[in-house]
Amino acid sequence: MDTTHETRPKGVVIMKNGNTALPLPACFSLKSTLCFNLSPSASEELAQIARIRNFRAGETVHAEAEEVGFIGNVLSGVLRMQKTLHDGRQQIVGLLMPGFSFGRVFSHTSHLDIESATDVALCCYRRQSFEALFTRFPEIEHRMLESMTQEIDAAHDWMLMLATHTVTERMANFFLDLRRKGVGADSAQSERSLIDVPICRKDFAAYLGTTVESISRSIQHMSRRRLILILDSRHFELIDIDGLEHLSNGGDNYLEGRSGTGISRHARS
Amino acid sequence: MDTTHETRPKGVVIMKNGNTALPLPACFSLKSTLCFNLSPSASEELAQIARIRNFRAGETVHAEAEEVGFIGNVLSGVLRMQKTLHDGRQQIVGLLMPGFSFGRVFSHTSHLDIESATDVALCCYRRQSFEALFTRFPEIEHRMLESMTQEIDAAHDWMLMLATHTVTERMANFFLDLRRKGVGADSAQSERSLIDVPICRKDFAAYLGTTVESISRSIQHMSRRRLILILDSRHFELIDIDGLEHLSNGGDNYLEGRSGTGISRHARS
DNA sequence: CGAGCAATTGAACGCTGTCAACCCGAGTGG
DNA sequence: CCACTCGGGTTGACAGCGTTCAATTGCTCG
Repeated sequence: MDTTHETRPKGVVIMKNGNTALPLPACFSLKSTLCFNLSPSASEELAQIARIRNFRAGETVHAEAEEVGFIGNVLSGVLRMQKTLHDGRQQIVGLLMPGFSFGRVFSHTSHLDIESATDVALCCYRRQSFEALFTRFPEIEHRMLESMTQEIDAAHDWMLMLATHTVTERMANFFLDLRRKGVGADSAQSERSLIDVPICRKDFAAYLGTTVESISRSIQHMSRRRLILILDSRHFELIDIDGLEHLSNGGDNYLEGRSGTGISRHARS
Repeated sequence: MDTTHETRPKGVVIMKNGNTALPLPACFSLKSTLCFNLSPSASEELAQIARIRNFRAGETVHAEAEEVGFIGNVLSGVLRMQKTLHDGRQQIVGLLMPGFSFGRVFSHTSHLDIESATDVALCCYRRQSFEALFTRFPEIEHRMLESMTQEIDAAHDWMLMLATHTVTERMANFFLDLRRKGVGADSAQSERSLIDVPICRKDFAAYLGTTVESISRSIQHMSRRRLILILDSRHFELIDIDGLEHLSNGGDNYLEGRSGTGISRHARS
């Protein structure tokens, strides 16, 4: 595990605990599931063991089958969780946006790679130190449970997309996801529905479970249908949110109305 | 929530706690992640709040978007976790075999249906009672974390299969899974690799993310290739485990050796 | 015996994976 | 400044897996 720039977090948020002010790392102000809005005492203890770690794009944050050494929160940038097949193919099983956390507790070796898709800043806790807080601060363990619950739900949702939707439909869903929780979603971008795909075409394809060629074609298709506007290869404007929503939900065939000619995969009355 | 046959569990396993013998429900003897091999005191408390519930095939154990009321362990039979689309299509995101548990803690409403695929016996704990034990018995909450970790890993694994493998490959993987942890896997069946698909073709298709027609064709295909023997529509004998293993791992094209002509989806050197 | 459901089989079409060529910008070096 | 290379991305042609539609079989049940 490479230690690229491990630093004590500089206090960003000042929180009143009785009459003492204690500095908290920036992740405590994100609506992260792990450390947002914990009790003052728990926040303080967590801040004690927090370390900021920076990675450049393309680095390995955690290798497959390696013992998980720490819990991490994404402060900025995007991580990709991926699995690699014997023949070298890679599948991305999840993207970690700012505010999301990763890592396993109780010495479980995870079977997935975590790599930085962009330059990334993380707020990390060593696993043992983190677990040690569970007994005194059950709320932290509860947060962990909630975080994992979210991860399970997200996995199930994406599983559904992979199994029942076409590439274009999955892409529509992904774009809408990016609009909601993507990098810079809380900036002025979201007003005009400008999205910034934080990954290259290869990763894009690995996430959607398809190929770069199909990605290209789907983008062109959505552009021709006036659903999106192509700014450049990584930036788009969503100009028909309803249409995209509709597309991501079930394709072209509604339950009632708008007799589309498109087909959705293995529909059966 | 229908209360079909809720009973106090009859003691099956007798455990020595000091000099008192306490009866535990049967699930405590399964290698379940939740209640197997807990400390005697924790086991005793858990047994206090355990209730056995029985469902017939096809009943709804937990409806989508409904507040989760209890934690459950599968004692016998099979549950299917499924999600339903607007147009009525269903996707099975997981099968719960004996020894596996389900349910959410901390008042999280799960977005999936849980229905019994066969007649089922469950060992259930009311959510509030279960959570109340966390403070006094952290080991129970830890088990919960481990169980959820397993669920996440399983979801990621299946996601990988859906995204990168053909229907036949997914089926090979599913058959091997059934051999390992399927119903009756610890009986004499496993010696001869007889497997018992506990779900109908429709569910089979919904699990593999395909159609009943493709299921049929894939089964016939595997039979012609001498990988399996068709006993009847739900019972098969795996006669070439290595071949199935190979098929489920990456399809017909190895990295080296055995120059197969088959193609696997979006392989790229 | 007919209705109804589960499952299989056949045929045709289409989404998409594969292969190949091309475009383009960045970096490099003469 | 230009030629070259290289990687990322796009476009086109083609084939194949798998969905869809349709027909058939076998079985259960009333």
